[in-house]
Amino acid sequence: MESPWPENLSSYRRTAIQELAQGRDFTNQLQTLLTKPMIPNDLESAEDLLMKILRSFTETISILNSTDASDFPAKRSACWDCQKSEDSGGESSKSSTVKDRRGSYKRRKNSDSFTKLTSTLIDDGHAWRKYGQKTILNTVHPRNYFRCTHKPDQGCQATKQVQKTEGEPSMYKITYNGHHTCQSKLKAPQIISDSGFSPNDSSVLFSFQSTDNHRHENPFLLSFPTSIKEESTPSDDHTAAHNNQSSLSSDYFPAHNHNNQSSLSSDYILSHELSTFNSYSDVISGMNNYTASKTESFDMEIMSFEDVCNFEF
DNA sequence: CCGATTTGACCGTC
DNA sequence: GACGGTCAAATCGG
Repeated sequence: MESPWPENLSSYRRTAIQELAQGRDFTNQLQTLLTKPMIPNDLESAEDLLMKILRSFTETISILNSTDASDFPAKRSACWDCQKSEDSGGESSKSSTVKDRRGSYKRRKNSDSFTKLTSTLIDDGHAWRKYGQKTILNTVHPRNYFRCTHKPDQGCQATKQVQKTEGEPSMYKITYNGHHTCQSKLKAPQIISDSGFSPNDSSVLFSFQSTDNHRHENPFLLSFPTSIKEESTPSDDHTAAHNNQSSLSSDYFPAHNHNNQSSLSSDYILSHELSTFNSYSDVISGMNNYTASKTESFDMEIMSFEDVCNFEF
């Protein structure tokens, strides 16, 4: 619908702006750090800042994805109990045995999701709880289903699916759905490795997806400087690690109805700015080998932050 | 004892 | 009817 934005939209965007402003500050700090000779402690600080920046991207994009797709929390059932009552209570004709509630769900056709292909399992600080495992047709490894630990107490709707890919044994396809609305205390994102410190191996492939009618993936590659943490490493068929990661946007253009093609919508411009961040992601994450030219690119990234922060929402 | 995981059942979507 | 996402009882484990 072309109806005006809901009343609470502005607060969502305000949150997005705050996230971006925070990311800009972190980037400034990182730039300062990188423009002077580094001491060992600086590397830790830089990695910490990097993770904060990446988290800023992730949260912002998640927020904007959910709003731009005109798929507001109320609609995407921010209230889990509401959804349940809708689903099962709406047509209460069926017998009300406990068993009847099992499996009653709605597929998230309208929720935005993104897929990440990674060789390492990364803990982003969010607490995940496994709620299912399923053998998928024509795949060797089962798919594992996780939801946010805070779903019962805070109604957080974030879920993810983890599936080990065939062929390369160390690649995992992780699909995220929804974004965290919980107030969980975040740990620093950490890469989980079962093979020790190997910065160059930890390549991560992201692709964002709007699951309306268009299904397109826009992958880009980035490699992480790493701080390795050992955590319940998944066995072959049990990718049950609490893993996740801050992520950056690719072109994320919500595939909702674009009726006005004549002028660039604010959403389009904003999306473009966000996609611009992608081109800097490798610069950020490649800071282990940072060079003067790379620190120059930080200026551009900060400019991009400025553009979005000053954007008229 | 309590929270997390496992796993078969259930059911919406294709 | 097959597939895949979710539920929830049973089980595990700290």
